[in-house]
Amino acid sequence: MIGPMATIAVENYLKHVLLLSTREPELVPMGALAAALAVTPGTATTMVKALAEASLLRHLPHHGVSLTPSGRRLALNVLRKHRLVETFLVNILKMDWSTVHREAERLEHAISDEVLDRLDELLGHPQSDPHGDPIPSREGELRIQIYATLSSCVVGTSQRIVQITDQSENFLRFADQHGLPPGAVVRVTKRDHAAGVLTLRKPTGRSITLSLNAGAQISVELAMSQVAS
Amino acid sequence: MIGPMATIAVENYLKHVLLLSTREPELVPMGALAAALAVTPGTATTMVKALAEASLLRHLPHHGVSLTPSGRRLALNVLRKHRLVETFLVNILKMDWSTVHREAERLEHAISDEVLDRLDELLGHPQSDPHGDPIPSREGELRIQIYATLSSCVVGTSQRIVQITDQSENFLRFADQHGLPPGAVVRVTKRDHAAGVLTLRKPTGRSITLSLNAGAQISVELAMSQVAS
DNA sequence: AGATTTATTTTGACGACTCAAAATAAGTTG
DNA sequence: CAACTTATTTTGAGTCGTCAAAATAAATCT
Repeated sequence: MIGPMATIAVENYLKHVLLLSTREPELVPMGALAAALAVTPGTATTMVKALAEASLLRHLPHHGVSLTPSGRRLALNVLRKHRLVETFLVNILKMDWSTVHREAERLEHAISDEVLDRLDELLGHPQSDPHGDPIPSREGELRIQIYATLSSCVVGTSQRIVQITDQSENFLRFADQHGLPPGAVVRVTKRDHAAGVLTLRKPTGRSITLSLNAGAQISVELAMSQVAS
Repeated sequence: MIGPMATIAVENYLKHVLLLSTREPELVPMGALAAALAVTPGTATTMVKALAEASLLRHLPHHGVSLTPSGRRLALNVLRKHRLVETFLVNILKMDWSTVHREAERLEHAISDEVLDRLDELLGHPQSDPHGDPIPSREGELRIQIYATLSSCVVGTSQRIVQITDQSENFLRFADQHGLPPGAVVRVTKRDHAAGVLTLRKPTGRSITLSLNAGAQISVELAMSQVAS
């Protein structure tokens, strides 16, 4: 019931299953998948059954889905396209890193593997995209690291932002406007769990206060050497 | 029956009507359109009626179709995307100019106007694509020139290739392998209408013989100054 | 003009993807 | 554990773009 060549919808289903199963171990619940795809639950069920039929997904009815090896291979290829395209749009076309997601969402289904390779070369085989997300290798390896976040890291130490987890247009614009792209170095100066806020200071001396929830969306690692924002 | 945002199919129909109506004056016949889109005549009729309903096309039943102003605007935008993408693939990604058509066929529907503008800038606002076809301007102007061809130009004079009309994979590869891309300078040394062949000589001294039919697919203009191939 | 060929349109059907709403299973709570 | 809430699956229907084949109009040719 599903042909040999992947349609845009198929690629999107697989990509989102991959995305949702990186953190949560295995079994992506239907609800989460449907929400990620902006589709009603019933639609997701129908589609998932077809994808399971085509051995791209495993479907445990009433419990969730996981990728088969071939599904995973396909999903990683799409994700690689997405992230390399994003990198291209920011690095070469100088587009705003907070707008770029939507563009890549369409382009990831239109570029061939050949173009993908050349793009990768042109960009110098980057390891991560402008949001700090790792780019799957040509061979389908995706190094996932568990990072601390602004809400969980040690107070007082210099931290380098490596990843913005919430990639909604709004949040990315917020991060952009406050000078918090991946690569920026900050220090959490105060964290108040009762009030639910934390304060951080940039090397420039500027202070920013944000909620713990927001802070949890920004991954960091210990900054060994200072790097200008 | 057709929404406000153009689907891939809609864009393709309009683009091909535009392409087919540049040479032939007005009224594109259904058969030609269906063939260009690799679709059965019945399908083309159905789709054309919907596009006429949406005021993107004018449909004179049993006679043919032509673009309305808004249809033309849309078609030109798609064509601009197609040709700028082709230029990008050849000039920046260094892809083979004879392979690039197929890639652009998918990308033209995936890139936004914003990306289009940046691409145009990156490429230095080129006037024509790697095959020599003119790139419509941002404002929707498409300068069409009538060129002589290798089959019709004056024998003995230096001519610069400006355009390959037949863009099938095969013919482009042929042109490529014989060193006949747009820009190359050649001289027709002999033309034999009885035998249906012509002979041309490159500045390097190399001679090539091809059919008059093939020659009619290669547009040329008088070469004022010699340019290395 | 009448008959035949050729181009176009209709008709009925299908595949991929989607929704809304009813049915059902799983999980939770008193 | 029985009642209730929440998540998932079914069912019936719709859209978009397509095809094959029958019906019809236009063009061509004696």
